[in-house]
Amino acid sequence: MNKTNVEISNLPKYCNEALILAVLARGDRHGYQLAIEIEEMSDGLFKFNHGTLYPILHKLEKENLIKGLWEKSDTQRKRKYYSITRKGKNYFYQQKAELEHFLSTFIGIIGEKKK
Amino acid sequence: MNKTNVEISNLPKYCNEALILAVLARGDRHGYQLAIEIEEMSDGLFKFNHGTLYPILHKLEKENLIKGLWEKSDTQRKRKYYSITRKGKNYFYQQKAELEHFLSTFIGIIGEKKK
DNA sequence: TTATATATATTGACTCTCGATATATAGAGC
DNA sequence: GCTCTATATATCGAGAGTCAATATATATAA
Repeated sequence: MNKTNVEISNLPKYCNEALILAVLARGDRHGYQLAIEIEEMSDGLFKFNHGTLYPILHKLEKENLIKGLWEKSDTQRKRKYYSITRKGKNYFYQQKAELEHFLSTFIGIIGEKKK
Repeated sequence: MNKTNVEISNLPKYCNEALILAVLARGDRHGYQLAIEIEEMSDGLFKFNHGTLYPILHKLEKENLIKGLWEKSDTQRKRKYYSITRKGKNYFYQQKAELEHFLSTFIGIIGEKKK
């Protein structure tokens, strides 16, 4: 296991990636669906702008962490369904562990009572 | 209590501010000391660059969340000691609550098992 | 006297999010 | 058949903030 590479400046980036990968780990989704689902799961707390979402999906796909497949059934508009790859799962589990360690350390410091 | 304003892009900013204010809530510190202390408390996880730390201190001071006082004893080099203000404490407690809600929601989503 | 640790500060490069904008189609209502 | 809205993907420029490098200065140790 690598050493942590979660730096505070990368926090939003890793959080966004983790949210996307976590949902894709549960099953295939297309972009728009991901955004809606994450917003619902978080009670409106995490809203993805399109200008944030799609670049991340393209980047993750370029790195082979997810794989996109255009689906064009006769009745529906074409959508690009993403599925998480084996590499993506490994990446996600590692990032998740690092983020949890990072965030619990953070909460520990700001939550600490005066001595 | 205001509605949350913690957006994912502001996460590092609010985390950095919260770390600084949390330590100052325990007692006065000067900048360099803050950086060292936070690094030690986090086991080396949170390292403040000077180019990050000082602009934040100046901003917090300008907003009257902290107050800086130059100290120049005869034997020591001059240091600027910061103390948290009443306004700063209120700000910190609110940010802390928002961050904890934000992060626990996040951990909840990425940690959720498949149904 | 030199080197190192302490201490504050600024600058430019870089990255990423955000909001705006663009394009296109399915379905609903008239 | 037409218009409007929701769905769906995509890109661009502005803005904010971190990071690494650099600058300055002094106390202390070798």
